Amino acid sequence: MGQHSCCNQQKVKRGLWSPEEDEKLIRFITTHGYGCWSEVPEKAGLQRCGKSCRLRWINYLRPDIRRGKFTHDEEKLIINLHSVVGNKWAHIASHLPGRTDNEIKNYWNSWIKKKINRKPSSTSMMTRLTTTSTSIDQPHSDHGYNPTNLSFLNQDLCINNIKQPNQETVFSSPLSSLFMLDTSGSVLEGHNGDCITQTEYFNDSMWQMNKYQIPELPSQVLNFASNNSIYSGYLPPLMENLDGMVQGQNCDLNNGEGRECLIQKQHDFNEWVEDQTNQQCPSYLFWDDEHQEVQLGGEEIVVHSASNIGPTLSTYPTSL
DNA sequence: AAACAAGTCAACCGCTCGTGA
DNA sequence: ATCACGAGCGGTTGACTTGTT
Repeated sequence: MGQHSCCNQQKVKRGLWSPEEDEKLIRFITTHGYGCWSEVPEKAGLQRCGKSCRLRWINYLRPDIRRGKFTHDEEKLIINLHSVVGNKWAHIASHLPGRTDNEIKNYWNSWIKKKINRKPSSTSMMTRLTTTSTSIDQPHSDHGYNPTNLSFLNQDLCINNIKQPNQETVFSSPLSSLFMLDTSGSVLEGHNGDCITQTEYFNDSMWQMNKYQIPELPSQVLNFASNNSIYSGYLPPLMENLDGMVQGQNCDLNNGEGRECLIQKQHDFNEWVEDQTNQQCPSYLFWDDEHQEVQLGGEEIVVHSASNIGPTLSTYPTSL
């Protein structure tokens, strides 16, 4: 399975493309178009399989390919899109004209590798909850954002300037299940001017709303958070599912007022996302769903629990 | 200058999905 | 309904480049 008939041929060449091969492919595609890729190699006089030709064209030879470093805006867009769709590179690429899924994927992977390799700091620990069983590269959900099966959404919030433009709006959303814990207590003390403090975050109304989506959040996790001066932040809801999210809450999308409410939320969230994605966040905390334990910067913190923390959520990169 | 490590990126592999017979 | 096939996607590999010691 997976192996195309055209790729079974003994004579097909593999490896890097020579300039001559590129030229042949470009000449053929520009004059004939590609139609059926499996027929391209033969017609173009190439000893490659159609799949290889397709890949070469799409990822490298296409005239509208944009090469070079990603711009700041592109990076931000990738981050935001990835937070929404996960590793759907083709989907992300479709929002970045001239960029290929392969390029974005490579970029992301090398970027993430850096993050993973970065040693956690003892004085400044950001927290990320996720299931290690599915790794940080998993999308938030296989089925999109369904508030009922989301429990945690990992996102690194920066220690400095954790400024939430509109807490009321934010926490009134069912997607307030998007949730994280932050262990940066010691740092916070010095920088909490703009931050939500632990107390503020865990006040009743906010916490009730989180509970709405995280009914089984293990108390051990909360205790851990409390004992370690953890406060939590949260990730803004996802724009593309906002309709579903706000409907039935305090926005009725069937009327103009509800629509206005939605637009306002989107505006707030967009601002917030933009703000957060500009920040630097140093390390992560992992929730290991399989072993039911929290891992902080590689250090295991046992949380005895039979929680029902839901499916994995994805990464939210920390800095640009 | 040489050796090694780390990073980058093109290409391949294996899989799923859509479509048509 | 089933099968075969091609297209497309995401994960992974490995060659090459760059940085560091």
